[in-house]
Amino acid sequence: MNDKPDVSEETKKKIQKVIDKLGYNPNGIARGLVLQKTHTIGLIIPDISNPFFPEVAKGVEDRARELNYSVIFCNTDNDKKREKEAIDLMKSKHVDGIILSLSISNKEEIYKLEEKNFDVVQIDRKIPDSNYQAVVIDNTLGAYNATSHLIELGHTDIAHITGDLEIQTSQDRLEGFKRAIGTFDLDYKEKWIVEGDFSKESGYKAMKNLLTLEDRPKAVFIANDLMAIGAYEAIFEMGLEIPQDISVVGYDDIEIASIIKPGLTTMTQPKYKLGQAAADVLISKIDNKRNINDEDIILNPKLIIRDSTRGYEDE
Amino acid sequence: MNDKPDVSEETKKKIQKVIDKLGYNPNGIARGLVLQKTHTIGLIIPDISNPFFPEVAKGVEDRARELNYSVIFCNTDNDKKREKEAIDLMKSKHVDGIILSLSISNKEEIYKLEEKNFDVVQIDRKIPDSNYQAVVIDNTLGAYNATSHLIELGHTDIAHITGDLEIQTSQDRLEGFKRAIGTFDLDYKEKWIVEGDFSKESGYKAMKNLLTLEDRPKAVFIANDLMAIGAYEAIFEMGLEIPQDISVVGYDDIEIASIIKPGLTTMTQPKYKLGQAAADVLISKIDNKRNINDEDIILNPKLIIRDSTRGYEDE
DNA sequence: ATCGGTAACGTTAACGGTATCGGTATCGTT
DNA sequence: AACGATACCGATACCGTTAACGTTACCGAT
Repeated sequence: MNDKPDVSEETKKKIQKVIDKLGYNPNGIARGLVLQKTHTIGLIIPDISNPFFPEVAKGVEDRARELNYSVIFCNTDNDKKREKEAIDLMKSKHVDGIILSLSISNKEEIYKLEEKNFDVVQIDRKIPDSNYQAVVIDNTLGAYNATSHLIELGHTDIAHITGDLEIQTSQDRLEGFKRAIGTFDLDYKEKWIVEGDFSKESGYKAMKNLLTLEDRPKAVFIANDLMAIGAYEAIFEMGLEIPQDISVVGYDDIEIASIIKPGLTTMTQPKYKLGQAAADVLISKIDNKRNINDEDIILNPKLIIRDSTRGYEDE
Repeated sequence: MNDKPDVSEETKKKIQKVIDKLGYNPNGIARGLVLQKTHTIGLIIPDISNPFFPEVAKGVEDRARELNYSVIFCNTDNDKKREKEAIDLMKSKHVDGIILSLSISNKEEIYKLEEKNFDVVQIDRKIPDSNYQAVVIDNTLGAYNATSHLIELGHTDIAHITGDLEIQTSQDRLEGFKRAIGTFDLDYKEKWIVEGDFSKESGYKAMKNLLTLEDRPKAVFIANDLMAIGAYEAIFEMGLEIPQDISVVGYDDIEIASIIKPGLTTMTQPKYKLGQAAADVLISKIDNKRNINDEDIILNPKLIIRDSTRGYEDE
């Protein structure tokens, strides 16, 4: 008997004794079958070896465990077929809900889930027009704040190295950059926006590019830290110094950012919290079907100021 | 009917049609109940946010999926209680087998599993005296090879910065270092072995320590890359150059190792392969109860030569 | 026409729990 | 002594699937 009100404390103890003696483990499968509830959630993410996701997964698992759920996980490598397979797997395993990060091109799967009335929370990426609640980090705001930091230091000549513009994240960060430039009424120079692809090499090239302009920028916001590392090399190679000659802000706060010299000012993302929040939302949806609040949850990245930024006027 | 021999192709097709039409998903739970088989394996690791494990997890998941298994995962944070809980969870979920990385102090749990005849493979760490097969990376060999690399370059004055010696890994790497020194009949100086704790700061301190000796070493093997980064700082601070004045070999091949200047020579660990091998071994054990080969699988780390090492005689 | 073999069909019993219901024993209350 | 409340006990149905078995239908070969 599972905590029913009409069982006395005494017999509970007696029963517990017998349980211990026989080493009885309840069979979760049989339970799941009759209760139509597995106390399991699915976690479908693109790639656990991408440094963004382990923390997220940890947040999900920790919170799920606290709430008495376990998690079964799948990598999809952004492959549409594998995404579908992962979802089918979750269906056949009868998980109680799914935390999902789908590639944008795979809307159908989300629609199918909606039809079946599956409990789903989207994480990190939200498929436009889907009705499922999403838990995301505000890339636009992050980029806005990163850029504002440079502006507040007195900079006016600010460049931006973007990520691969096919990817929504890059678009959002570009948008945030533009918005900050606009808000503060600064000069907007198209040639100071250079596209990279998130790789270190592309950061190097883009920076080289910027530094060979006759009117070169005095500050740069770079869409991720890896490109910023590449940019560092380009800057040093030209005999320039950070932050004396040029201020640099990155994005992601990867491990190297605090190790490299000078320490890289960057935006850190609340990855663990993202996972926690997603688990929270999903499980409260499962346990308590009325959706108290089905608005998207938007977490804010945080600026980490290190030594790669400095005011333009400072000495 | 699941691929039984006495069903004709024709009816199979007919059935498939009906399946598609009704959108039927077989209920894995009911199946698991009657077949006593869940096609699920458990993955219990200390911490997915430790950069070592995501690749391992990916290897496990990829291979498991290829072999038609899914994986349910738990972090334990090296906490004995959570390890026990994770194992109980796996039992109640009736997974077909477990890939396990336990803290050394938690032997009992392994013994309990052995009693119950559970299918288990240990990964990364092997509990001494346990009968379960393990899939591990040979730390002693790695350290031996790292040190040999320095010796083969002509170095004779070689120091070692260890990790936290409470941890088996550190002991193994120290052992490999000593063995290499012994094999090549070099001078063995106790004071050239300094204990760190795997942190960057401890690497810095230990290196400072070594560099202030009157007979300072010309090469150093450091038990992990993070400490090596700290050591770099100490070396630069003393006005010395790598590798001209001192050669450095690290261990782990973290991302920074290839980014830092000069590129750090280090040992890389076959993490993905480790996960794959563990899944392979476990699932073949499950599917085919006769243990064809129940010896431990020992994978070899690989030396990555970059720019932080050079021969002693080289100009 | 008869026979044997093969494939499809239908039924039933498990798998290991939970929920529900009726029955019974025990207690305190009036 | 009769009553109600409370706690325990036992029986039974059910969750969705597979295995096993018996039956029936159909086909080609003798």
